[in-house]
Amino acid sequence: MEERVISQAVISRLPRYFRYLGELKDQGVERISSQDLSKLMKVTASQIRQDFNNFGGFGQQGYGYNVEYLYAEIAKILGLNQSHHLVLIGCGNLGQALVNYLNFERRGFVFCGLFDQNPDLWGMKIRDLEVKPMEQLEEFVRGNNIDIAVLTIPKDSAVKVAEVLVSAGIKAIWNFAHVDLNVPASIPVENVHLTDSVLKLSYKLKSMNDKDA
Amino acid sequence: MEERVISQAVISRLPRYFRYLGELKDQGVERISSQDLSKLMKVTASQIRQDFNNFGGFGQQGYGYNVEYLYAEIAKILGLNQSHHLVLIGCGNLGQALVNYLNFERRGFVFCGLFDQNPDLWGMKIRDLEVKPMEQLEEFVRGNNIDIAVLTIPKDSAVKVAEVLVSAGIKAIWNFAHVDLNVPASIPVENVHLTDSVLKLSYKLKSMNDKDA
DNA sequence: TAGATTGTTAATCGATTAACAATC
DNA sequence: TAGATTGTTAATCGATTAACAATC
Repeated sequence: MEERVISQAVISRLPRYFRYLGELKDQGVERISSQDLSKLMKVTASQIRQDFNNFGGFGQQGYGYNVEYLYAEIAKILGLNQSHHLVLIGCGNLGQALVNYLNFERRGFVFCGLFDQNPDLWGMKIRDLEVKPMEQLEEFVRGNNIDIAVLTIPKDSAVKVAEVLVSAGIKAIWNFAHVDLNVPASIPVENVHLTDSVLKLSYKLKSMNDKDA
Repeated sequence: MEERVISQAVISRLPRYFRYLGELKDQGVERISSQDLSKLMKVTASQIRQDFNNFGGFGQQGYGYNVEYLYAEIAKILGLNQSHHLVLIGCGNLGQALVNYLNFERRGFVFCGLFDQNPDLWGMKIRDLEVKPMEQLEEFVRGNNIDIAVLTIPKDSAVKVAEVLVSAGIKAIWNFAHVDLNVPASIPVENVHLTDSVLKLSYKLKSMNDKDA
């Protein structure tokens, strides 16, 4: 309904709010003030209130926020009120790890098809799904209402595969390949660049050492 | 030498610069201007020059930047001129994927010890390293000059294990557990929260659909 | 009602972009 | 030298924090 554009910074904080509220809910906490949540999460209460108010007022003056309600609202904001169909492309160690990670399914992210280039893997089963040849990917995406493609293949093939996915009508890409994909702006891409992550850590480690010295 | 504090935003961009410069180097490109690099990377030339100048002047007026030199300088900034010793804690699918990913070793991130709670895995070999019981972790970290601990264990045990690591003198933590660790500010933590990542993607996917509707 | 705490506006802070003098 | 492009200062933009009136 609202056409407001939410900043990237806010979006990045949503999953963390969601996680903390889920934990509070599991602990049976009924309500929480922005101030208490701010202590817990180590961010300012001001930021919390600003963030939530991007999506409308979820709180009540003098009371705070109802944990269960706020949790449910954030779930809706994140699109978790509907399930998503995924395909995995690249069934190596990392790909298998993702398929076997049950928490995704718990949130409604369901793997429907697994694909690999390597004939040795064809027919192999990961959690009841058979690995299929890459040649069948395009048709599968077209025919099975797939939302998200998970790219866990080497960078050399990733760009080409992404193009295939786009032409097959994929709606979003979760990219673990260490390369920037070139897809239309209407198709969101979320990158997980593990190498970048460890390099950042290396930088921080080094600058800590420099301080000490 | 410089005591300047570099902003988080700049640090986050360094690995991406490093990746692009590496590719240019491999392609045999000798020099590049901030403008050409900006087109390639889809950021402003201004930002590129500002970013590099946080660390000193690497370019030359009228010429641009020497690719090989700049690449080497960024490697140094990232701390890649020295190798790092890692331990893996949690030898499930994801942990195995990381150990088997050869590019880390190529950059000097060397796994030296693998640990797991599960007795069934003890003695199992991943790339010539034997999985050891968790009980041996603390002593191993103390005795083997370990820099970075990689946490690929469920969130319930992660906080406690992190405390053990801290008392054993770990220098940095690469955390894949879906929980915020509580360690001293002097020990950098880099989080890879895959669930957060897929939720962000879900949000973007949803807001795309809203736009279309 | 009085106290608490939100929603929201205003102030501050920081990051990005623009502009241009310095200089290769 | 003239042209190109950096390094750096100034201007703009956006995000965070502070403050407080609204209100439960």
